[in-house]
Parts: sequence; C-alpha cells; structure tokens
Amino acid sequence: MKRTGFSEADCPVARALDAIGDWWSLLIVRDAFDGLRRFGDFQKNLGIAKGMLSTRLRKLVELDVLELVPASDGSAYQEYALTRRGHDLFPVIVGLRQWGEAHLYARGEAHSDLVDQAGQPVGQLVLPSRTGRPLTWSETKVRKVGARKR
Amino acid sequence: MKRTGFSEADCPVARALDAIGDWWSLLIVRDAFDGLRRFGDFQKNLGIAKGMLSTRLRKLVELDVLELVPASDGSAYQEYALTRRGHDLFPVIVGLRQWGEAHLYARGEAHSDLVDQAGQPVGQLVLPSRTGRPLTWSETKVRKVGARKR
DNA sequence: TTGTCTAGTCTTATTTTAGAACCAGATTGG
DNA sequence: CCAATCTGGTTCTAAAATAAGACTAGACAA
Repeated sequence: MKRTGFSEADCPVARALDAIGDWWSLLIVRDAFDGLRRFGDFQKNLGIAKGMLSTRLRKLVELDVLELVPASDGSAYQEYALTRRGHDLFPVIVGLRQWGEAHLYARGEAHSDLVDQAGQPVGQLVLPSRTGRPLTWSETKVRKVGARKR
Repeated sequence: MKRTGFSEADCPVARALDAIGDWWSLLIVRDAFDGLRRFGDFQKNLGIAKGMLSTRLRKLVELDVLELVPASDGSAYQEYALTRRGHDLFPVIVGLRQWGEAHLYARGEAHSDLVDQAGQPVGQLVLPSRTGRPLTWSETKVRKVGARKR
C-alpha cells in the first residue's frame, strides 16, 4: 500500500506531480521565489514540522530544484537556493496563484498580489501557438506517443 | 495531527494548493482535459483506489471544479464534466507539463506532447506585463497586502 | 429474470504526517 | 573563555491519509 508513484509515466504532468506534487514542495518553492533561503525561515513561515521540512528539502535538493550554498551572511551555515530547474517552476507557481486569486477569494478579500517592478499588476499566463497566437484549451490536444511497455 | 490546511491563507498559491494540491486532484483534472468523464474511466486510467477517487471527485465537485451532468450516452448514469473553474486550471496543467517535459525525461525518452489543432507543438507559457512584454521571475515581485489577523 | 456492469461504500493494513522532545555544532553575550 | 542560546537538524509517537480488496444497490443486456 505504498503511495502510488508516477516517476515512470509517459505523461509529463504525472511525472511532474510525482516529483513536486505533494502538499509542501510547491509551497517551499514559492517561499524560495519570495527570497527565503534558510531552514529556519521556511520552517517559521510555513509552520511546517521540522521533520517534514527536512525530508522535503532533501528531496528538492536531490531533484535539483534547490541546491545547498554557503550562507550569504558569511556564517558557517548553509542556505537553500533555487537552481535553474527550480526557477523554471515559476509559471507553475504563477498559474496556481492566478487560479487561486480568481476563484478562491471572496470579493474584496485580502490577498497577496504579483506585480512587475513598476508595481503594475501582471497579465494572465498565455499559451502561444508556434506562430504566437494565444491558444485556449479547446485549440490543443495531447499527442500520444508510443507507450513504452515495461 | 490533522493535516495542515491553508484555506484561509492570504497567499493565493497556498489557497490553490489547499484546494487541489493533493496527489490526485490535478491528475483527475488532467484526465478530464483529456476527455474522461466517467467514474470507471478515471479509475481505470489512473489506477487509483475507488475510495480515493470517490473522495476526490466529491471534493472537486464541492469546489466547483467538476460538476455532475447526465451521461452523454443517454444512460441513467452521470458524468463528471469540467466547469468554468475547472477549465481555468488549464495553465496550471500546462505549466506542470512543460516543466516535466523539460526536466524529467532523458534525452529521447518517450512522452506525450501538447500540440495545436494542426499538430504543431505549442510554445512555452508566457507571463505578460500589462503592456504585453513577457516577464521573467526577476522582473516581478509579490506585493504583500494587509494580513488580516484572526 | 439471470447475469453483468457501473458506481460507488466499507474495512483493514500500511504509510505518511504533525507535533513535540531531543541533540550537536555554531554563534553570541558577558 | 565560558555559558547560554540559536540553527539545523533527527527521532519518537499518535493521528490521519492512502491502497487495496470485499461488498452492494441499482442500471443494463441477453
């Protein structure tokens, strides 16, 4: 009865969720985008149990989403920094943010907001076709590739 | 030791993950985008335990991500269809897909692929500024709004 | 009307999570 | 330089979630 895994799936969505689709990983990554880098910062900000955080950080480092770097304040401690692969999760976080913002808040309810450097709200995520025209769901399809039998 | 919840969070990412951030919900939604509508179809395709699926579907209906509609084949059964709110999850699924595709497959390894109606691969998700210029992570910031104390 | 299919529910064993206690090494205050 | 405290964990236990299978009621098909 081990938790079902999808690390071998043909579908990249399944594989992505297998890697980072648990309760905490994306929240840790979100905090990393917000500039948090130290164990204690994540722990305080998320209210997560230290054991959980320890396990999750280790997995994110294994996955090469985060990496351990020497502390930026010169102390002997280490910090967790987003890697290239971690930075590439930005659209996922933004997608969740925009969906949550649109559907999970009552009118007028306070929430944090993503803005550009001038403080202007950003637009909605766009999926461009190869020619650059924005695509909606109904204009796309998933091409099944030969499922490798194992 | 109840599982930690974020349904009251000020951060839309946290609230979104609270709603749909468990192991199964986004995979069910992905399958719904792929056209699956019946309990048995989800169950067979995901290999999920029926009890889990039942619980998840009920929650997704409560959240108004899916809705129960009469079966399209005229039988007395019901089907699960994506709502507007469910369709709005498309960018999240695409974001996960593109990240997984980019980072979780060996060179040449088979995986399913998102294409437009002409069969052309789609582009990468883009976050436009208000003026339409594409933004990267480092050009954005999260504006904290007054955290409601409760 | 008997048998099969659909869409579940219920039960149980196992795994995961939350929370607290504990600990070693780094840092700070005196 | 020494003691107290901070940081970044590990370990333990109880509660909750999950997986897997047995079971069931109503639809459907022959």
